[in-house]
Amino acid sequence: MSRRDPAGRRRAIIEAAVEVIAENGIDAVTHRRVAAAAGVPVGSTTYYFKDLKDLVHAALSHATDLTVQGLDQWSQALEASTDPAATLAELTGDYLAERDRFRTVNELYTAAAHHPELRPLARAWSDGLTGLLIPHADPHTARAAAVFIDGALLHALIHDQPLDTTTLTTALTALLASHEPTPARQPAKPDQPRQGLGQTH
Amino acid sequence: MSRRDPAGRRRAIIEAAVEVIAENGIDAVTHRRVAAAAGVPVGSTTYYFKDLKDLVHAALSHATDLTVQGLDQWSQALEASTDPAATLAELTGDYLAERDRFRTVNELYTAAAHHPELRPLARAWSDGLTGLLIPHADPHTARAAAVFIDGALLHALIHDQPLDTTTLTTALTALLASHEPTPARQPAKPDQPRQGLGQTH
Amino acid sequence: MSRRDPAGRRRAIIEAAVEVIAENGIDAVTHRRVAAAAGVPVGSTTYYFKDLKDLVHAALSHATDLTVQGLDQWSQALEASTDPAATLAELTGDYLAERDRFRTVNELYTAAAHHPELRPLARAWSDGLTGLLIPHADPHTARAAAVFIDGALLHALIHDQPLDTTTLTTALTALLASHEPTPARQPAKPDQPRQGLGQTH
Amino acid sequence: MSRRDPAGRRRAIIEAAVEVIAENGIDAVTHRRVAAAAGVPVGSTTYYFKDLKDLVHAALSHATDLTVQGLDQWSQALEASTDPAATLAELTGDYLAERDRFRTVNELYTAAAHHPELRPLARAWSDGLTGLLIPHADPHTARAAAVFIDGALLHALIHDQPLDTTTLTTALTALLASHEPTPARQPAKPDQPRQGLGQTH
DNA sequence: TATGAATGAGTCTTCATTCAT
DNA sequence: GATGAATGAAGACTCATTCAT
Repeated sequence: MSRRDPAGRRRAIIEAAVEVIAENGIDAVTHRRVAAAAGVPVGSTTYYFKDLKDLVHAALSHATDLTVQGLDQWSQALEASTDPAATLAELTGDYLAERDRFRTVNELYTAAAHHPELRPLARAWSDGLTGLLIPHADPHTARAAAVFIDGALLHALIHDQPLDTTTLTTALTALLASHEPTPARQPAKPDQPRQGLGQTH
Repeated sequence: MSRRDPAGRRRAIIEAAVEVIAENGIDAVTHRRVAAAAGVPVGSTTYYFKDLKDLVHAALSHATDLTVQGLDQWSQALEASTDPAATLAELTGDYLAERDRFRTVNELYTAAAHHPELRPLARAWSDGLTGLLIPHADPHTARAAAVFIDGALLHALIHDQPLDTTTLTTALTALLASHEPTPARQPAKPDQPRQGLGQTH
Repeated sequence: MSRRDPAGRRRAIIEAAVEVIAENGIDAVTHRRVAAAAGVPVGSTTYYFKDLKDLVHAALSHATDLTVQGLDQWSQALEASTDPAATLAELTGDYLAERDRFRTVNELYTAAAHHPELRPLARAWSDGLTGLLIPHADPHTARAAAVFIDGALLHALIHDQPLDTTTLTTALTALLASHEPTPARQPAKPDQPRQGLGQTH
Repeated sequence: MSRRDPAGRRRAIIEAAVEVIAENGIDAVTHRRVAAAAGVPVGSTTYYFKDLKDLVHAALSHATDLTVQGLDQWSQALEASTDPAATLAELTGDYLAERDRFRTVNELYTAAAHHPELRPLARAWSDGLTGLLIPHADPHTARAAAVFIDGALLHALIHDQPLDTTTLTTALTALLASHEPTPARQPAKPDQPRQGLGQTH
């Protein structure tokens, strides 16, 4: 991040932008604010990114990468777990404790609502999470669990306390236990197609 | 919205602001844009609202009112239903079909993340929904269902299609059927509705 | 041009812009420079013109109006003259003595080369002049004389002295005396079509 | 334009600058744009030219050289012609068909209006042309013809079509046939070519 | 009461130029 | 010799807000 270190400087700017997004929202991202946060002159932020849009995209992309990388650990933890639902609830609880992380994810979601070009990025988290659960549930169930976790994100956003572990565990247990339609109870539809994630594409 | 009708003019401005929020996000709200959308002179927007913040707050408040008022219908429908989970899924599906409505809710959520004074407003929807479900489930379960529905909102935001009714129904059924992991303490509500899957379509 | 005089203020800005164009060229027109020349704050120049392009267009349009209005006098003088060519030469000489005027015309020509939307404006002078001469010469001859006068403009631009009256008179006399094809010498083509100004459209 | 060829690289930059001038005007010349057009790194444009002004000057100078060199052919063609006016009209027509060429000349003219140091360059074309005609007409007449041709340049700039050959021929014939209003002083050149209209097409 | 006029602050962006490597 | 990095200056434009009328 010092002089003559292009890669480092670029990264410093991106990280500063991520910080601003988490703290103040995407629309608070200005060249000046990011430059100040990164400790570089304003000119640098326009030198490394052709556009403010470009800078924001890079920042969101970086944050998404980190978040999605974190899913590897979820995957391993679930693999090793004897009670996936409880483990998932725990992981979710940890995730919701990182305000900056999930705030950034939500900013991305909101921005994606108005800017379709951000949607693939926005889907990375929710689809990644869904995919992660596939080994432990059928696709629709996995999706439902991921949706619930995103709901918990919104909940944490507007309440001072995130959802408690108990509620998370109970809900996720119930969701993961569901299958649709329940084969045992409705043997008439024994092997329904499992064509992946539905609306995900 | 015509001259000589202060109240109507004020309302026209608020509604225009809600429109702008739904379509372009909270940060796209400017006096000029709202005035243009409402078909009133720019001066009006500063005359009726001391501040832009004030105007935005009024708009979000108005939108929240409408949304919360809609919950009455949910309440009645659930009351009359023999399969609350299925009914809830159906209501949710209808809600997710109104892009402007749920987009506005999400804008409010996101703004509330950075502006605590908006949180009470933001909680109106999720708390109202939770309260609504109390007659049909224990508080934690009700909360979990409301959380799931908010998750479905995020899902709809970034996918071209909202979650399908089947997934909604399955998930909500599972959630409502769940109960706190200490069932011994709540034997008083033994017969919550558990009528199976009851697909509506 | 004082406070609270919208029309006057707008005009002051336009006139300042014309001044800047004449003195420094179209590309020297900036909000700041014009504001300084007009003695108004920068904000005013953006308040009255949505765009810098808009401001430049207004300025060029204003200058063209003035110039074209001047053609009325040319018309009357030619009408009253017993020697149109000499009179035209004299008028041209006067015109070339007004540096600001013809410089502005030339700036318009040059800008029109890159910006087609300015061409109608640019043609106003040359077409107006051509039309003016129609009573005194056939259309092609009139056009040729107008073209010559524009050439004299360029000449004046890059020489310290404009073309002397003698050269102007001689040339314009020769041009106006020409007719094409000379009916007397080529009686075979006596009444060639006179469909207006040719490429002017 | 390849590495290890300083002279070629310098020329490539100059030619790219000429291109930019012809297409977008002198004020569109920036280091970045020229570098992009030339396919060289931005640094090169500052390495080979101390200044942007320097680069522009070099480009205009280069373009003027080419244009003036082209006058040799005009000279030869006129020498060989039995009808100089018609030949001149034809040459002018060809010249006006090269948009890039005459646009560049005009850019130079316009720039020269504001930057006296460019005037010698600007005069090269018009003076060269005048000199060229001296063998075929007295100096004032030659000047008048050159002036007319520059007028035709302006005409072409703002109309979609350049002046037609007929108009050019008629006008140039008339001009070259003219002589100072004091014919008594120049009986020495009694038999300038006056072969009539001699249309080339 | 209502509104068009007015403006200073703040933002994005482009760019000439300098300089370390 | 050559060039990518770096930055401060300058310009277009938007806007919230104030205010005269």
